Amino acid sequence: MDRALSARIFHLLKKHYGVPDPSLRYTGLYELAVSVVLSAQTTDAQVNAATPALFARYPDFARLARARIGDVERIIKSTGFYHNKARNIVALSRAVTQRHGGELPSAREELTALPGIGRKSANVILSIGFGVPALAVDTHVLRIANRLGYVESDDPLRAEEALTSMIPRADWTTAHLVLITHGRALCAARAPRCRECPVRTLCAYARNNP
DNA sequence: ATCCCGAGGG
DNA sequence: CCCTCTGGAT
Repeated sequence: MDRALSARIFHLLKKHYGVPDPSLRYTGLYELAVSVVLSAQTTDAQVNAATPALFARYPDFARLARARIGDVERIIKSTGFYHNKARNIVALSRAVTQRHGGELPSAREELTALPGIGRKSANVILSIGFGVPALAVDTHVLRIANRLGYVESDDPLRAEEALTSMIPRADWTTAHLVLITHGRALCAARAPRCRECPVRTLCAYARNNP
């Protein structure tokens, strides 16, 4: 992969998809942070279905910090991994209220130190929440980075390094959103629709899938 | 490397 | 039925 090819790919993808809005429904950093933790290994639709009840009952970090785990579990059950996620978002809320005075921190090291937030979630919060350039690599981005030839690795950090070295910093957030959208619309894990793909002529994977 | 763990699609 | 979904902690 070289920068010229990378630029052509993203030009075509942006022309096809536009600049997508984040698909998680949230208002403010509290809801974004909680939604991102809940989004692990589940679809945004599942998260968006559960969060209205959650945020109605616990409207901020301070309220969620005092929640009973069992109550939270019942509300978020449909998102999967609900024992872990319930514990994480309550512990996260306690950490933000106690350690950070109720304000979500904007440094990656402070974010990843919070319960339930690893590098991918921190990058989503940085880029979408704070407007800080970051390229979050989730399952879609990792798969597409491999198919397009940015990397040959199952390590998300490798993919992040490859993508950020090829894509201008100002486009990292857009690249993340475009690749997510592409992964859902056409470049699916199971039955990718290479026929209809705007970058099929630039993709080795598409060429091998007639 | 392994566990967590529900729901939708093919 | 098996695979996949905006991963993280141990």
